[in-house]
Amino acid sequence: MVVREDRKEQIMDKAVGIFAELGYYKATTALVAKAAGVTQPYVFHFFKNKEELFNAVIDRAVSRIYETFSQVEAPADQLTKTMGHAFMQIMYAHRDEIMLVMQSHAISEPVIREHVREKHRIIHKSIIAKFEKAGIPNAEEAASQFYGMGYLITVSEVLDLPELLCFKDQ
Amino acid sequence: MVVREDRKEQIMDKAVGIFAELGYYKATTALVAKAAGVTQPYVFHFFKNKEELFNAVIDRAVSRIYETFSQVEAPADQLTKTMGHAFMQIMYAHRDEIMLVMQSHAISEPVIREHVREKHRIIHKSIIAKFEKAGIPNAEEAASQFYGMGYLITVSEVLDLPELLCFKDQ
DNA sequence: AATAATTTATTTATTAATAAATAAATCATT
DNA sequence: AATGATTTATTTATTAATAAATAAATTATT
Repeated sequence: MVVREDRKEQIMDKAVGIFAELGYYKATTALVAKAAGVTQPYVFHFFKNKEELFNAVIDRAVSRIYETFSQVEAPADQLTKTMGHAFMQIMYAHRDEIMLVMQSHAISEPVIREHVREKHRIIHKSIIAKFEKAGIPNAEEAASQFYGMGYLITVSEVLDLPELLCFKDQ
Repeated sequence: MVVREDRKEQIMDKAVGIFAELGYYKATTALVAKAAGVTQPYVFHFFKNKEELFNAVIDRAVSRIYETFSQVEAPADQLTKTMGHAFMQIMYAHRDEIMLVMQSHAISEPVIREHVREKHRIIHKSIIAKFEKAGIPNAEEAASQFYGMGYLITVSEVLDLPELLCFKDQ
């Protein structure tokens, strides 16, 4: 028998993939449970409800994104590019988490929306701070542009439309 | 009963708002029907299923976006800005349609995803063409950036996070 | 013009499926 | 035996979709 906390992690691990692939509404707790190797009602032993499971998964993903961005260090003229690399790095290592976070705004459940809102606010704020601290001319504008590109990358992935992405560099 | 009125249009008119507000899955056909002043099963008289209703609504929205962009005319150094204005113009006049199209990628239904994919491809292609024709230096890159900003505006609206948007101009 | 025939518009009633959530029971471990 | 881990069985709720029925309008016929 596995320890309680391990099971919880296990469920969340599988939930990321299911939520990312099917979206919040099409991802059933039964599917998550099956993937995690437990029964559907057992999921509710760890999470009050489906919303709470989703929010927990979002928390982990956002933490990773936040941490990764925090660790980036580069001179002003290289920062945007380096941040971009950091983003792509998470994209490769934890694609599902990125997909999840970047599409989470489309979930109309009030509890989730409020949660997601706060997370986006925090990430965006931290990017601006980073850009400002590095002395980038129009830090806020650069941050917005960076964020916008993140969304474009996500949509390009989701819809399998690589043409959406056309960079000079890389 | 009301004679010869275009019930189909009426249903679509109301569906836009409901889909935009609640998202595809939380928007029930019963809600759409109620808003349109008809019974729920009657919706299926005009649309084979919920997916087809959604795709029909998307078609209308995309057509409007496409048309609006087509009509934009401006010198190269003003084009991006003018296109941005055109986007905001639709945003004010048909907010729901923009919200719908820009969040439609988050719907995992294969039939819808394929439909949405095609529409995004067309819009994106038309923007590149426009930028290229105007002689903008890096047309593709500018188009991508323009598109990314569109997503950012949408997320900013949906999550009620105006801080996400920080432009120099306007 | 009046009436019968037919079509179009729309509703009521119902079904079948799905999914989240709860409660009770069982199994395992110390 | 007691406690924790996990399952089985069940409920409640929701929703898309179908089928059958009715009302209203239009067209054809006398």
